[in-house]
Amino acid sequence: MEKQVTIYDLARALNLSTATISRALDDSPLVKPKTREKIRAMADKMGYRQNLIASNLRKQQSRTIGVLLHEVNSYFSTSVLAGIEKITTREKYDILIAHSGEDGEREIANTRNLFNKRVDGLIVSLAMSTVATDHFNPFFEQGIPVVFFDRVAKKMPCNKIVIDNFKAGYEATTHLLQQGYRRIAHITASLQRNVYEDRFRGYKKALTDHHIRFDPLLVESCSLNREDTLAVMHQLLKQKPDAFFITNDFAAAVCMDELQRSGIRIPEDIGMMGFNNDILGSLINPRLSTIDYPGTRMGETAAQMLIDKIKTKKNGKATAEHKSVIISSTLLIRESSVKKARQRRGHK
Amino acid sequence: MEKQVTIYDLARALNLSTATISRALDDSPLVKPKTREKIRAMADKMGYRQNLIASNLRKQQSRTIGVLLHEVNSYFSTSVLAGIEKITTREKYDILIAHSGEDGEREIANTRNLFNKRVDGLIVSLAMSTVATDHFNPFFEQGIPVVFFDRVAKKMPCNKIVIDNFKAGYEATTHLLQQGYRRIAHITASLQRNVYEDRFRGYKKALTDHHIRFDPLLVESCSLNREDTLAVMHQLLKQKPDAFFITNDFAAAVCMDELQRSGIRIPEDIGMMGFNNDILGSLINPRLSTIDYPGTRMGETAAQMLIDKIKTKKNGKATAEHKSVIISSTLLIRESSVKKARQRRGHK
DNA sequence: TTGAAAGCGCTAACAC
DNA sequence: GTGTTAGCGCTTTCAA
Repeated sequence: MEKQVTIYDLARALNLSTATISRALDDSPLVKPKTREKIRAMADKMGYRQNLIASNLRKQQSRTIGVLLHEVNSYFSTSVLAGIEKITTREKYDILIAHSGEDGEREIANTRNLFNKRVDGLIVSLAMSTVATDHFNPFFEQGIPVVFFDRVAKKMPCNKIVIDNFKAGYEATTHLLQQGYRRIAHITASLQRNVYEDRFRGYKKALTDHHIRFDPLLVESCSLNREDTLAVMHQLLKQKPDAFFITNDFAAAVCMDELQRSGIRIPEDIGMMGFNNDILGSLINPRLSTIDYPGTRMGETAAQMLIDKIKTKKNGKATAEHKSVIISSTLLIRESSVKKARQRRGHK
Repeated sequence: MEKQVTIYDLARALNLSTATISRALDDSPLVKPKTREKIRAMADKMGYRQNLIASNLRKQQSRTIGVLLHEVNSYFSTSVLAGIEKITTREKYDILIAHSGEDGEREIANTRNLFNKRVDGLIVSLAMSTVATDHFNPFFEQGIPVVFFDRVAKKMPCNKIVIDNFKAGYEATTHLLQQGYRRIAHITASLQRNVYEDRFRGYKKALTDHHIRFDPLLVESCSLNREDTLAVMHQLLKQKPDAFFITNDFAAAVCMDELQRSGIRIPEDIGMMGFNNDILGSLINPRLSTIDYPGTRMGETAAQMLIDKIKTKKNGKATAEHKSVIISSTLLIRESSVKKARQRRGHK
């Protein structure tokens, strides 16, 4: 391992001070253009690379943002990441991604770790099994900006980016009702999480608004993985539902597949409605109706909001305000929920 | 923003030296258990958190591994990441993920950035459009370990983790031939990349081994996104193929959907074979035959190999050896390529 | 078993 | 425009 070239080496080689070198490499207007050129040239020649660790120590910053996700293996998660990355790249921040695998304990460990890493800010979507939120206190106490997105803690006073899950759940259910479905089963996940609870409330409200009695037997909650989803689906089938509103496209696709393989026609016998607009839904037959969930925009908004907070904090202005941004989602009606005549593939 | 508690604060509070504090917090056997306890207690009480930036500067390491991916939005990528993460978490390394969006230019920029961040090692899968590989030279010159996986640079002398793409391509094609398909079209991507080239060679070899003349008109290469894939599929259709071997499951699903919607039956009229074993393939009808690609194991192996190299390097032993590991992949025969009687869903 | 002190590479306040 | 210098918070050698 060769020795790294430092600004001291450059200073010595050029008979200048490290201060000038540092300024030049930072494009400071304080240094004469000619000097700067000389320094740049020498830096190139000697193979100099800035040591960001030293720089960060000195500047008391990491120029790194922590991203705490519940999972990374969904289309939604990667969309959000893409959005975050777009902004952070532009603003020259790095991101440290930690995911909890839906486990509250791991979320706590990850939070601690990111804190120790001195991230300049944190973007979070809560794990399924998270209960308390004390593990974020160190951030609040140190005034390190935190932005929650999607799965947020309801009563926590801080910045949030969400969609209107209540409205989306309401619209999805209403659409199914308008298509003539009457016994709409709902597969959801932990009602501790705002997203699922709000959608569930939307579902109930839509039912009552259409004078349909809410039947608790038509609702099951599970982890949303393949196995669990199929188990609760079979459970719900005993209640003879004529439609499913499933809070996640992957789970909906799993159900559709299973139902179709047992001879049930979709949407004729059973209507199907997902949530999230995973690409998956556009590749199955019939195409899955869903709620379009703007992951990339959420990520962009969260990152921009966080970086703005970091910047204003640097300027000494403590911003105690806690903005909540609601990103608009839209009902995407495709084939799985529309009863009227439709061209089935393979039967031209 | 409150002031951070440092080891100086602890030293003052306990009338000890910073050296002792540092040792105690590092669980050094040099410090008396009693002293250690006292220090731990005080650290907790005062809310001390280690400043890893300072620690890293001093230790001349970052305890961070850079991961350079071509894309993150596939099941394969997230599997690899999961594998890498499993190992790095255990070994207490952080990972900095950068992706190039298949763009060679961005790959170069990301490589530079990770180098400046002083990552202790690098795990790489090349972008589609990468040509030269000079941008990795700084790592080689500094003796910073680099491990390539999946999309590797053939002639580059360094550690690699791959599957036997030639064999997989051969087996996939042979299977289609055994099912009676004769005009097998192949949709591939940049043949600059070993993975696609090797699969293509396997495809050709299988054909000639079965006394079928290789027809260049049956092969098209594209970016594998939806649009491009459909375009080349329609192009190939003019050659009246009776099967498709497509180098990626997503692209295969897109084609299947399009073909089926135009009334073509799969596998009866056209057989279909993908590559990668994306979950997607198990949720479409018919289920997609494919090559099972062990992403998680690849990630684990790459991470472990890299960390081993980092460790041996620390011990001063420069390891010039360049291991190549081949992870085994398996042919996964499902419905899309099997002509014999099969229960179509919806027709019990 | 503990302490003193040097220094990792950089930045920025202050001086010239 | 440029230089001097004092740290950022930690680890580690050497001495006690």
